[in-house]
Amino acid sequence: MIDLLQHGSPSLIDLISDELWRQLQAIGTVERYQDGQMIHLRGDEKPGITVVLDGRVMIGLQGSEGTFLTSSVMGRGQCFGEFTLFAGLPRTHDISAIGETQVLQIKGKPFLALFNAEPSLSHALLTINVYRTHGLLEFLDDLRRLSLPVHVAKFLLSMSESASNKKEIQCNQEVLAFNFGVSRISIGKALKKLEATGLIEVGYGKIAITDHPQLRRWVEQRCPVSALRASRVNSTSQ
Amino acid sequence: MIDLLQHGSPSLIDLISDELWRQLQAIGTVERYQDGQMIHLRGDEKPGITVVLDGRVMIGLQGSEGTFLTSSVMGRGQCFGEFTLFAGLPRTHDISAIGETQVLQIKGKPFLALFNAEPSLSHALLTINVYRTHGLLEFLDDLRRLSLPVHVAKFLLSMSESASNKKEIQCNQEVLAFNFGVSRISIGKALKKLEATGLIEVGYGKIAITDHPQLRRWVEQRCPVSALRASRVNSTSQ
DNA sequence: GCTAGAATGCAAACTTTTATACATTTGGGT
DNA sequence: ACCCAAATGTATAAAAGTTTGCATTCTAGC
Repeated sequence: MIDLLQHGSPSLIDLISDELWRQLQAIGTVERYQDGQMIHLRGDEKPGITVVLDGRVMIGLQGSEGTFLTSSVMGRGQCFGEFTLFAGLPRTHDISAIGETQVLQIKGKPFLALFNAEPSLSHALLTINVYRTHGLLEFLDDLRRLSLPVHVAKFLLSMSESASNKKEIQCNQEVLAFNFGVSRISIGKALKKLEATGLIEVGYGKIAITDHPQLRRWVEQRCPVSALRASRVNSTSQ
Repeated sequence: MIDLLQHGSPSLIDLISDELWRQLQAIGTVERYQDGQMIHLRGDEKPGITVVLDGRVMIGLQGSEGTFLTSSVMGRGQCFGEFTLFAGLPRTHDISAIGETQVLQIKGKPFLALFNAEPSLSHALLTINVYRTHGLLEFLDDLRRLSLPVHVAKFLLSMSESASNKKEIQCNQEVLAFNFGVSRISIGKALKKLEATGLIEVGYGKIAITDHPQLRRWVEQRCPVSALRASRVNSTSQ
């Protein structure tokens, strides 16, 4: 799934110990949602952290014309809501369930209590957020520096790393287009250009990377910055 | 000063107690740099946090053609380097001094020790980083949704809030252009358009907002999302 | 296997943005 | 007060991206 916030950033569950994860579950409540049901609305005042247990959630904004515009889709282990706790502001996005979804809802006060007592929790949260900041900054940089085909290629590489199937990325061109802020036609043209190099194959609702290392080299040659940045590594090192 | 990372996000010194700030100073070392001197190089392995004490630092990337492209400029109280600590990766940016500059350099190990002992420090760091993530996400959203004049107007409003002089923003069109990823000519046109409404005045290396509330209303009318998001508030609430 | 709906491909007219080049204006420094 | 480098304004051709409309292809579900 195409994503600006999630891609490259590790999941909360992966970052914390089993014991700490049990403690989090103890202070939270499990909630179930049906496909399309709203979990939070932009403007909600109640602070709290939410962790996706099962299914997926869509994070986005309701445009005034009635169209919903997605910013991110999160799956198991991903968390959100830090902004309500640490900035003390209402929800900035609408959040709804995709398919049958279960989330762990943790209220602000108990979460902060655990946060204050457990440095490993704050360490994990910080890790997630520096990855997000960094990923966004890099995307924005690329947006300014790279031509659309190169930027798309780089994004596909990065997506494929966090995908379940490294060879194939599940996404349609419409979604890709929105993420890059261009029209579907422009994305289509960029993909055609990439396909012409033989390094990817454009399918129906999916894109296959036929030659991963070669595509990486192709992108590196066209990046004004010296090299592609390292991808995620174990982040518990100090 | 135009900025994607800093604008809207609070400073570390403001977020922590005087006592904690003294402790940080105790475990760090003060370093002095002359104008243009490099503080960190992309690729540096040593993890650590840096806090600007005096002067300003420029965060950016050396393009392969020899041009330096700025991502952010930070002043007193701002900190950076979290990525080296919490992602365990080398520096992703080059950092150099603007004018005579003093920074507090804190090595990874002692910083993490204090981080683990002082929840208020992790709270502050998290606050800074959720603001950064949020600011970037919003900027990216606007990039996709708003026309250039509207986006520029919104950015100017947001800049003016964190500026010393609320009426006047010090920045030339070249820098603005790079931040938006467009040419200087496009920014010039967008500014002309805004000037034609009478809400701003374009000067030499500066832009004045003549009617703040009116400009805010003008932007709100052109935002597809219901309203401008709230600006920074005291972030120590839970 | 059919079929409907979703996704993609494509073409032409149009708008926007860019690059380039040059004129003009500004304001700090001497 | 003058000078000059920096910043801004403008014009034009070329490139890139958008819109619209429709044809084509794919695939899940019956």
